[in-house]
Order: sequence, then structure tokens, then C-alpha cells
Amino acid sequence: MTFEPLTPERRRAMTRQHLLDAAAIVFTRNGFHGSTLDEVAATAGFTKGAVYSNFTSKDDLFLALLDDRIERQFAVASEVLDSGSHELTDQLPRMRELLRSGAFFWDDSWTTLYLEFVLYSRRNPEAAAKLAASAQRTRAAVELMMESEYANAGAPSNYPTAHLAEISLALFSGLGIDRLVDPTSVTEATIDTVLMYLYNSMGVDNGLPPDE
Amino acid sequence: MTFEPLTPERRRAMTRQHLLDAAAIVFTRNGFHGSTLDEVAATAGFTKGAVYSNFTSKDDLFLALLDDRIERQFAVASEVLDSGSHELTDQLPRMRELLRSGAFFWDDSWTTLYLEFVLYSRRNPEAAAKLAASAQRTRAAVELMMESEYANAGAPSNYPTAHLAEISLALFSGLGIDRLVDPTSVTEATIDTVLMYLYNSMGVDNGLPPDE
DNA sequence: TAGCTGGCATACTGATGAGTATGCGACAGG
DNA sequence: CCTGTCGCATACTCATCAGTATGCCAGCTA
Repeated sequence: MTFEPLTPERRRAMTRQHLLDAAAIVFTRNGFHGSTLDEVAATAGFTKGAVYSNFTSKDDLFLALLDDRIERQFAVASEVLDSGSHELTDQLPRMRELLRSGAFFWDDSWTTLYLEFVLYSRRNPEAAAKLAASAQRTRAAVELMMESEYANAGAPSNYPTAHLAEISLALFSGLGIDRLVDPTSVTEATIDTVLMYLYNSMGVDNGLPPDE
Repeated sequence: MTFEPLTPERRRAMTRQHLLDAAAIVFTRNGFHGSTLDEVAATAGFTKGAVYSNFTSKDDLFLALLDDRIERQFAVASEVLDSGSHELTDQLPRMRELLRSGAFFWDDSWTTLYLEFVLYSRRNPEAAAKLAASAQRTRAAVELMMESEYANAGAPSNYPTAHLAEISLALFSGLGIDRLVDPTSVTEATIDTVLMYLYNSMGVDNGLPPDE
């Protein structure tokens, strides 16, 4: 937390960030169409003028929010994963910590906002491109992590890591949505089971036939 | 296809069903808030008067659509699964067929509409209750199916079927969403891999430790 | 075939909200 | 100080759309 003097540019940047955070809250609560710019501005402690001073339109605000959240998600993930050793015994608890943090599908608000992004992207090519790129980047990162884990364990992969990464990610997003639909369904034990399942199927030759 | 005479009640029921089908198309395309009742009516070949003659409000129409799709989904599923034998060799191809049918997450339109339901249910308790009930019913059905498969294979389950059912369902919904975000990601081969993975881990003692 | 009923069309209203135009105060430079 | 500029507030406009009120025609009833 270094102290920065409040230059005009920084004041403006702070306003913008406050608006983005307020937008996240309001869009999560009411959806894109259901939210008004007045409410977003008011939540941030401003009026609509501030919004149109920092963004060109409602869509521009939403796209900026999408960028902001994608960036933040990668920042959180790399901060947690890059710290400490890469031993498997260290990796697993860090994955647990990460998956239960508010930046992913464990958090209902985040899941809701993500779904809002997905649906929005169905009607906005720019958002679709951003989301697809983010998904590919995530998948590549997970795949890389898995391969380094395999190398670390000295065991060959029974399934192609591309498929494993894909499936793992889909699994967690799916569980996040199930939590939205039925809060009693997915517990912390479910996450642990899944993690164990995935990690066990990685380092250990578990008797399953190789893919294809 | 038995022929039914067009009594006044049947004419009305047909209008209602046409409106529901049109609503599915329009709501999928533009989302709940983004859709107008004029467009729904026009798509069905009617005007707004027909909508308000058959439904009390826009929300009522959407809730009726939710009921309609839930019912249809169970109808499709039970029709496919109840036909033929319950041998594992028969079950797997039927599951493939089912998962690739348009009534589930393989179909982008259906996935989109489902997400619309999920987000809507975040702001409408009645919809939330319907969705949660549907999810529980689905999970119970899958669990029952799995248990009968285990019994058929004469092998004990390594994991509790409740967790397995939960995880399997989450997996497929997650893959459906991935398909929306990045159409190049999930292929038919992915589905096959997942199905093999799941079915293999069922009948075979794969060396993984039992849960808990 | 005259009258009645019900299902949908037509024509409205009222509210809401995105986007704009303008005002104003704070803070910089001279 | 005096003045220009920039960031946000205020006060509009205008289009859109859920919901309503009424009209009209088809098809059943006697």
C-alpha cells in the first residue's frame, strides 16, 4: 500500500473504479437490462453525469466491467498459485483456498455476474471475443499447471491434459451454477471430493484405459 | 399422432402453446428484459392481446415457459431411457444420444434459455423454487439410475452415488456453458471421453480411495 | 337467424430510463 | 486574484414498452 498523491488523473481513476465496483453490485443484483445507470451512479456515490464522463454508454460500462473482472481473476489466481513451492502437497491446499475464495464459482455473486457476462456475450460480439479469449487463457494456464504436476510426480498422464483441464474447469463452473439453483446441493465436502478425485486420477495409475 | 377435433378449448390450448414456443425463441434471443411481448406475440402469429388473454403478465408467461420446458425435458429423458434394456452396453449409447439431443446442454439455445431461467430465478422466488425442485428431481433420477447400474454390474460403488450424480450433472452443464463461451472448446469427443470416464469409474474398482 | 359469449385485435396510457445539453464549482496556470 | 478547463451535477428529451380498455368477429345456442 504505497501512498500516492491525488493528482487529477488519480482522482478520475478512483471515480472510474468506484463506478465499476458499483456496477458489479448493481448488475449482479438486477441484471444488465434490469439495472439503471442512475442506480449504478448512486451506489458509487455519484450521479449519471459521472458515468457518462467515464464511459461512452451502458454497454461500454459493462464491457469495461468485464475487462476489470477478468483481469482481477487472473491476478488473484496467479498471486495464490505463484506463492510457495510447486510440490503436490503444497499445491492442493492452495487450490482449495483459491476455489473457495470470492473470485470464483464458490461465490454466488461472482457466478451470477459471470452468467450475466455469458448471456450478454451472446448478443455482443465484442464481449464474446473477450470471454472466449479469457476462457482459452484460463484453460492453457490450467493445462500448463497440470503438466508440471505430472512432470513433478514423474508419472505419465492417462488422459490428455487438454481434456482434463477443460473438464475440470467445466466441472467447477457447473458446480457453481448448481449452487445458485439449489444452495443445499454443493457443499465444501463436494469440492474436496472433486479435488481429491482429480488429484488422485493425476499422479496415480488408476487402472483406467488411456483416452482414444 | 391421434387426431383431435378442434373444440374451443383445444384452439385456446394451441394458441397458448404457440405463444410459449415463440416465447422460448424470443427470450433465448434477447433475454427476458430485452424481449417485448409484442415480439413474442408477432413471432407466434398473434398480437399482444393474445398474450394477455392467456397469461396475466410477462412474468407469468416466463414462469409458464419454465414449467413447460422442465416438463418437456423430463418427458424426453424418460422416453429415451425407459426404452430398451437396462444393460450397461445399451445404456451408454442411449446416454450419448440423449446428451446430444436438443433438449439438453448440447444445444446452445437450450443452454442459453436455461441460464436465463437461472438468472431470473435469482430475482423471483417462485422461479427459484421451481428450478430447485427440478434440479433435485433430476439428481434423484440420475442417482437411482447409477445405483441400478451398480447393482447390474454387481460392483460396489467407490463413491457415494449422490456425489457422483451431482458431479456428473454439474459437469455437463459446465461443458454446455463452455460451449457457449468458446464454441471450439467442447467437441463430441469431449462428451465421449467424459462418458467413458464416468462409466469406467463406475463398474471398475479403479484403485481410488473411497470417499470420506 | 338473432343474440350472446369468448378470444383475440386495436388503440390507447403512463412510467421508465438511455442518452444529451448545459451548468457550475474546484483546481490549475498565469 | 483572475480565468480557463475539466469533472461531475442538473435538467431536460424522446423512444420504448408493460399493462389496460375497448372493439370486433367467429362460432355456439335457441
